[in-house]
Amino acid sequence: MKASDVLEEVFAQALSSKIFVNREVLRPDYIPDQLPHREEQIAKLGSILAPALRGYRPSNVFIYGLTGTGKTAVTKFVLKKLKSKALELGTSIDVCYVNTRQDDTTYRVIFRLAECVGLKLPFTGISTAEAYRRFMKALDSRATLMIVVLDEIDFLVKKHGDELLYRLTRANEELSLSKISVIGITNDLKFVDNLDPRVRSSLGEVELVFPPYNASQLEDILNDRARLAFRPGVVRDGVISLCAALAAREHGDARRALDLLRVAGEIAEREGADYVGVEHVYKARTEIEHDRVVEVVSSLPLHGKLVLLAIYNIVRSRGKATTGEVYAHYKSLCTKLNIESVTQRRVSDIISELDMMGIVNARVVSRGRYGKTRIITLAVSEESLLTALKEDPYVEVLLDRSR
DNA sequence: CGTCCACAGGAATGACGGGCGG
DNA sequence: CCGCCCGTCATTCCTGTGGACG
Repeated sequence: MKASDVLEEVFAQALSSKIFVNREVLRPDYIPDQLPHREEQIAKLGSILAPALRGYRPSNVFIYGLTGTGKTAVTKFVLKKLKSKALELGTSIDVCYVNTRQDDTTYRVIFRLAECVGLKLPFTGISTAEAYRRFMKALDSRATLMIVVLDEIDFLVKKHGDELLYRLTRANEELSLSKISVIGITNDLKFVDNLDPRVRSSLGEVELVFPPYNASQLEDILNDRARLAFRPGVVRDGVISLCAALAAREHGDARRALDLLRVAGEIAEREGADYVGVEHVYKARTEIEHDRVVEVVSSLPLHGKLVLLAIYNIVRSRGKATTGEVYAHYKSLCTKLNIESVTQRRVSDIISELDMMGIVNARVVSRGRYGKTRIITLAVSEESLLTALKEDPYVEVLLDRSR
């Protein structure tokens, strides 16, 4: 899109909307100029990377913290500043940011890295090893310092192992004119444990931890953004603090807080209101949850949905369910559909998976003489679950019959 | 106070489909 | 393009266990 088109759109939106001036600043990928309560991390990352300005290779950095704690924002922010400073000083630094959830194969990561040093690799046709070789050659001939950011690095490693990581952290031995530093970002704290110890030690030359935000810190963040996003005066009292409080309950996730605020604004706009009130925030919360449930459930395999339906039916009549009850009910559902059922062992795992996805709560309890089981309750609203389940044709059949 | 229920959940293994490397 | 490998879903067999009941 051309710059003038972008502007045109922003103007059109600002003129038409009674609520927003610029809703983009509430999106998760927006990098603000101010990052409240991350001064410490900014300073630390800055000091780690500063040697780059004098042409020295900075230490590799390993960054971890839960989702929505500002890891990506801080990293992008610092690197942007670093790059412009380098430009000022006449030094060259190549920065390459790769999100390995999006580019989730070794080849695609190398493809991106090559792009950053001005090398265009074919989409397909050459082996990963060859791609790597060409990238290294191009990088070295450029005589530069490259800083590679691998975001959500756990995805790449879980799918394809730490091979690439290992090579990148040791790449300096192969390079004579260029140098390379790696910044790895993850929100999986256990991830570090199943890394090759050699990779761990070289990538973790320096580690940076991002603690979760508390409610009042989230409020500061939201206030900053709300000022840019909304027309003056449309956000009612208590809206910001409610968003902050709700997100603080979810391990201080700033992304969640911003989502709540943005969706609340969108709902207000859809309703034709000229303000954003706390009621819009509550609606936003249910809408976000609803969307999440629909998304998660729709991607579930058939037996997962059937187990979930069994849980739903039992919970609706009894309030809670046990593994045995669920399995019996699930089997009867399979009989009705005339399909084969899986074993109880498997159902047990499916229940664990549903628990981890936050669709149900499953707590292991011992009922003494009456054995040990899981007590299962729903973690989401019945309505969301029902609409999500209805989308599956098989489940649809079962629901119609029970009418 | 020992039993024994009703499962939890680990380990080994297999079918199957899709994607990678050569 | 083809074989191979890997992730996913599933089975089989198994050992482990908190606490009410007798």
